[in-house]
Amino acid sequence: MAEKYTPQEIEPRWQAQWVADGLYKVVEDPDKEKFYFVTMLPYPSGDLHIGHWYAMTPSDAAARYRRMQGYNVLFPIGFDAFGLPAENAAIKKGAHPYKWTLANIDHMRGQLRSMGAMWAWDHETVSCDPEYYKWTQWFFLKLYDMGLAYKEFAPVDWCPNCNTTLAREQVWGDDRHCERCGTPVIKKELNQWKFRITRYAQELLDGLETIDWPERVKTMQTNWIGRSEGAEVTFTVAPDCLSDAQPGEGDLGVFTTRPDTLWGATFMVLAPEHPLVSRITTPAQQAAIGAYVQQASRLDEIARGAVDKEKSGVFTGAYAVNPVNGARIPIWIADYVLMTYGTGAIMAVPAHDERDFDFALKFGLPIVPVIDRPDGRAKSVIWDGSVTEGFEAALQGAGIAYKYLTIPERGRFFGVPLESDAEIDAFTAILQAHLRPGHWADIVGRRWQVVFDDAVMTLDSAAADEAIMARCQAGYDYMGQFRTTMAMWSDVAWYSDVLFHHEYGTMIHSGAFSGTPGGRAKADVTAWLAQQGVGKAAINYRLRDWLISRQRYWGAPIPMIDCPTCGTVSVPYGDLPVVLPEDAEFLPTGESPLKFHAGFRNVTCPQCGGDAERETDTMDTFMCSSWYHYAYVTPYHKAGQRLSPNDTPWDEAQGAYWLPVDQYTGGIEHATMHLIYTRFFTKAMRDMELVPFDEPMLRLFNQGMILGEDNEKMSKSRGNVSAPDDLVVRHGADTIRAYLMFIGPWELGGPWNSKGIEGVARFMNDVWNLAVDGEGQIGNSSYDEKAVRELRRTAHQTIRDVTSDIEAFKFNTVVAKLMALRNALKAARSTAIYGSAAWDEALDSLLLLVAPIAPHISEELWQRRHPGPSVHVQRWPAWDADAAKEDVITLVVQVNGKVRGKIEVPAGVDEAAARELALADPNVQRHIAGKTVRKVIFAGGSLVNIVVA
RNA sequence: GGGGCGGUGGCGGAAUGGCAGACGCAUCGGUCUUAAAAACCGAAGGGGCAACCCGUGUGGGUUCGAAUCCCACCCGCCCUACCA
Repeated sequence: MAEKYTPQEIEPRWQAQWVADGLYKVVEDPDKEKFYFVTMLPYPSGDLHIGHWYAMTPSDAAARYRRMQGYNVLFPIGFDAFGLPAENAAIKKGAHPYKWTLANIDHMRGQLRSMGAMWAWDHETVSCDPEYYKWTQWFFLKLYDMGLAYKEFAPVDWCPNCNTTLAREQVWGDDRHCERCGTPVIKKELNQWKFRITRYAQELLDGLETIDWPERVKTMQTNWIGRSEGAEVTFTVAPDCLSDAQPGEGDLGVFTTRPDTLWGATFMVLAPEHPLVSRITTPAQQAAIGAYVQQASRLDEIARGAVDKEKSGVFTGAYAVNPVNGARIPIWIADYVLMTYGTGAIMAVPAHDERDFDFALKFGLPIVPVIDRPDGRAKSVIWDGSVTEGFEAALQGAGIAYKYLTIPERGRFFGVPLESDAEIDAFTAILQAHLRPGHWADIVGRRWQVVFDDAVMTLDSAAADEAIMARCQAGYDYMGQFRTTMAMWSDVAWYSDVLFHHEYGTMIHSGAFSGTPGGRAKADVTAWLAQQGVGKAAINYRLRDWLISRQRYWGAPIPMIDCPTCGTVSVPYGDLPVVLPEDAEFLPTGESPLKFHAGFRNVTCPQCGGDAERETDTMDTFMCSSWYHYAYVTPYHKAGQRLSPNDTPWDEAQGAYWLPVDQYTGGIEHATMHLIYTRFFTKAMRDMELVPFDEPMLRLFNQGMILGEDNEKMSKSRGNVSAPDDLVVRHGADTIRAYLMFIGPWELGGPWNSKGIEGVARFMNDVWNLAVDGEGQIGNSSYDEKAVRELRRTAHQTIRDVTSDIEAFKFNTVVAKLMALRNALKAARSTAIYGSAAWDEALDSLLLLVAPIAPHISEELWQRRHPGPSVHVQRWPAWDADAAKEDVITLVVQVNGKVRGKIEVPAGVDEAAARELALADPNVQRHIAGKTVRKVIFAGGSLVNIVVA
């Protein structure tokens, strides 16, 4: 009986041996091409999850493959060790965050080692080590010196459970809850440190084109940065509404993406927090405005998320002047205008902006269309009592289609859809000829006219709106309920699809610009605004500055000091790190212990020597992870030494060799957080002249998520968690690794299946038995050239296919193809090929190709066959194109696209021969009998399609 | 509302213009066994004795040929959301 495969024995033995041999020691070697491979570092929660295996072991396989290809590979690991869970554990269990974290890291190191990954442990970094966060603080000072860090008193999102502020991207969902604990956030006004990431908005956008990242991430970042092009236009508060104004004080700048709609701006809306609100509100509106502003701020505190919320707002009593036509327009406040975007004020163009349209209808504000409908559609509704006999016949005579509409209690109407200018002209003429005195009908969608028996009025201004309504209300009491012409029209359900649009189109009702085609309108108006000195082209970004202050203990202290004499003063570089005091008290009040720690808080001002106070906020942990892939290069560089602004956080020779990251892998959930911050960091580092490149990671791959057997996210509460430690005991790390890679495309993730892993376990057993079992074989078949060639072909095709698949991170098909090679070897084992040169070649190839996937079994078997250097330093096998080539192929014969025959032919058969063979096939003959062959297609060297009719 | 990804046997999935279902799981039959498990060998998309027919969410289109390309729709998941 042959020796059994026992991963439980083999795996720890090799893991220890590799450490002893220094197999994964990394040394810079200028003669070798480097490959810097990083997988996102774990948070030391205390227990390794199968998700970590899913993220890390395929990365390890890819890194090992690079190494076997001859690259000098750096594949480091570290811990993102600051963060709330440690502090919460401290409050709950009394364990100090530092001890708690280090104990977790210690446990996790062991778990990580059980993966058998080729981590460069010499390069490990732990972000909560003072020698690490010394540099995190150094970066803060550098950013501060560059004017990229600033302190601002502003409303921020606050998690009442975690007792800290959150960055915008850490607030999730419709109910705006905390990313970490799920508690809905509230608004708080606090003095906070921020980084000017917005200064790099355009570069962050442009840089995306230079990196090989998934389109999905690029799209998410593009949307998050949210560039929009338009113009800044200066409206002014009407002089009588801001009596004591200094010059320029009444200027009310707005950002708009649609300067071509300026003539349709019939009112303005300010954010409730806008500084001008209190200045311009008239005494009569004071009470209402005050109440609304207060309600708006409270609403922020409770829940801002109300989707599809009814529009609300209050008139300030003040007016502004529209710079393009001098129109006097009312200024309102409303919470749909955000203080944090653009200028906190908008010009409202209700005819072409849906939010403004809703608002105007609700509050009776005039709506004036200023962009023609590109589709040319218009509609008219005429009460049959408004027109004289013969109207209907005239419509028919002119070939104008119409239908009858019945409006309850108002009788019968003609509904006339109008599709062209000519039709509208003809229709207007007929209408005018048939309208009874005192009656009217309207044309909406285009033209925007009300045709009276004696006049035509056009809705081309707020004044016209008033005039039209005056006349309609005078003519018909029913219209008294409507405040604007558009409100009157919107009462007619049949009009609903032509009243509003936001397309670009020919400008109308816009003074001298009327008639400007949509393609030019925006540019033309912008140029004119600049020339008039009332506006200019402008670009706005949705991206906000990065809020990094956290009101918690367990983070890197912000190295700043507040001095009553000198103001905000930075800690001198040479004094870093600002160390977290170990004797802090963790109380369940939620307040940061640093706030109450006198020894930490009270300092001497480095500038004047007087008493001063230390900043007690710590930094967002994304700050630590923004530069950890630089820290790996030389862990804890200059440990124990004083720093200066001219330092480099890593050994410069090492940095020059390894940087930047060639391949990065990790989850998609960081698309608009870590992955944007670290790009910002690198661009700032380039401006500090620390690095000569613009992007931190050249290639990125996002793996999917491993789910529970029930296809749901794994969670303890669902009880669907697969614990990796148990799995290692049962199956061994190699089997888990291979199974996780086999389960499906890496980027998609998928459900764990405890049955499915059996197939991979059998594979490992088979590989083992193929190499170890001395019994199979021989039989009495004679040595067969053809069978040898076939085994070699399979082996070389496998090398070829596995190489291209591993290159593309298609691990699932890599494993499938290795299984197929296993099948071929199993079949060959009971033939005379067993033990031949071809057999040895195929088996060695299998072991080499398996090595990145299953490092232990491949090493054990390789050493048994070839005692000496590790399988992991062997050269990745090359395929022989000749050996891989098929010599017989199946010629598929189709008749009219359906398969009617398959013929074995020599590979490389020419068209004439293929055609002849195909047509001679008896079944094919049967299908073309009695029909005319129209065409014969020969494709791909292996398919003939005979087209008959 | 906007954007993205996806829909293929009982299941995970392969095939990105040329034999649909590679590889594996589960299933069924067989060998071994007192028996079962394991292991090994074999079968297998559905229908039909067969020739064949039908099959990649639905409907159309392009093509000699479509899971694959185009159009419309349905369903699922993810991201985003009053961004002017």
